Amino acid sequence: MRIDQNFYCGNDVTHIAKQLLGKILCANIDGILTSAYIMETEAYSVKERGCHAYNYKKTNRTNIMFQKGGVAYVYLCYGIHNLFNVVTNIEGEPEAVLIRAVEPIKGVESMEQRRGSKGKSLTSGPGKLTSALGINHNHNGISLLEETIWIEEGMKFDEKEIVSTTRIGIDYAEEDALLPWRFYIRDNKYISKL
DNA sequence: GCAATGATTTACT
DNA sequence: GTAAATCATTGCC
Repeated sequence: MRIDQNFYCGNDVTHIAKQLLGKILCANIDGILTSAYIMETEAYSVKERGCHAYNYKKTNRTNIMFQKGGVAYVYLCYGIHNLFNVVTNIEGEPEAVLIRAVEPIKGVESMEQRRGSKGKSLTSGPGKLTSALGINHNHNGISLLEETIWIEEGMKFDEKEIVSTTRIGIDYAEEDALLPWRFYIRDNKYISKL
């Protein structure tokens, strides 16, 4: 069952980030259908420095996040890695959830082929899972209600199975780097770091 | 037009 | 654990 747009338009990005855990990320790219459970997310808000659109800074890159929730924001980092975000909140309030790790369900062989590796290194990181699912910057700005990339209802997790902690790789954000806005499923093999 | 810069990954000490 | 690689995109000149 696909998630409707109302889900993405909430004004509490951390709540949405937690809700996304256990849901199924599906992609139909290059004629190949792949799907995976979302196991790790991070929240990004306009109010903190970790976000590209911090303080409503509007550029060609962050335009996407100013849209209404329910679109994909794919950002190319370090010139190599595609990072997949889900834009949330209403138009004009840039917030997004970064998908950091997933657990493969369907199309595993295609993922292995795309990644050139297998096992837990397949999707245990934001740059890897996009590669595995076939997501690239061409998908920047597409709607999650279309037939290319979407999210379905998945597993439900108990609150106590969800771990919240500080985010990774944004040390430059100073005190905002301490916000416990990274969420993952306790004891899951596919999270990006221990 | 061009220099600066990472929401990471991978390999190495 | 730490460090270097790496290159498309961004933002400023």
